[in-house]
Amino acid sequence: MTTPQAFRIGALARLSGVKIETIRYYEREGLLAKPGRTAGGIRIYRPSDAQRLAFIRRTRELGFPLGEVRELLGLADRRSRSCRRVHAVAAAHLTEMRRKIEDMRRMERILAGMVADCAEGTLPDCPFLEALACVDWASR
Amino acid sequence: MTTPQAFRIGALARLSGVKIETIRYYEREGLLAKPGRTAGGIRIYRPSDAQRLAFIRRTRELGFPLGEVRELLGLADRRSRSCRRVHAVAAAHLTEMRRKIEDMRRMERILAGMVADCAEGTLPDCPFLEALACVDWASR
DNA sequence: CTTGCACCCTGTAGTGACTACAGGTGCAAG
DNA sequence: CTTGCACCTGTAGTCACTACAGGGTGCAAG
Repeated sequence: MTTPQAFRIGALARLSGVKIETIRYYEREGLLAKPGRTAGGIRIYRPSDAQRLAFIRRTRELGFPLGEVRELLGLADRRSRSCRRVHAVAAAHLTEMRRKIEDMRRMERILAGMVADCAEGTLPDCPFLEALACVDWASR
Repeated sequence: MTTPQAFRIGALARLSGVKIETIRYYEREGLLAKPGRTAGGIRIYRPSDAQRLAFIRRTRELGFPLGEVRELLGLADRRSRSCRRVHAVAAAHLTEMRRKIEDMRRMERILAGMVADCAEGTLPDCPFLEALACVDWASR
């Protein structure tokens, strides 16, 4: 099974796992070059477009916002000799991601405790609602 | 220092740690009752509004979307005898949150490895960009 | 009384990253 | 030649705010 040399947006979507609407959105946003068109106006993509889209998808999956995806694409295009800038962007994102994970884990611990207190049932004053109404949030 | 019996939106914002615009947004969305007004149209809040807003804030901080905040507020208002529904909503949210944490931790591990490979510097082909272009993502 | 200032009002638009139509056209198979 | 899927553009909706613009209110000092 080989990839054809030219294909339409539906095939690109299947190939890349990115939805058609999202591909068109990336084009509007300038992340993907405007592809060629048939006489009738249908977009025609080449393997290089699929590669670029895969890069975008993987970068997004790592949680980079589109602005940073754009920057990383630019750095990749420019084949800049060093990866100093790439490293900086990635390291900052990693730090940010770790911060978010810690935030979520903190929330998760609090929530888990509250769910455990709320014994699935017929208690007269739901401890979960009580906690939301009264918890001492200074001691997070 | 006691809380006054009536105060304006700025004081409520300071008291609750919720921004003025957000308070007005919650009112538009029906999470907060429409407060009384002065002759000139200025919103006047009472301590019970501050309590309700604190409930909303804490519920939001636990990551519940506004729709679920609305539902929990309703359950708290109705003082429904059992907390079965509360437990169901909260447990579902906890499961969802744990899923998100796992997703983020997976991303974080991959990203950390890539950042480590990209040795801060002057490598000719940045391994980070290479990974984005080529990584075998089946083996996530 | 007037001025000044902080505070408040409404309404609208922008954010990020899509997603979901509505209403139309292209193209290939039978 | 018709059927029917794939594709097109453009707009609006999502979530939970946030940021104005362009005014009005209320209170104290001068």
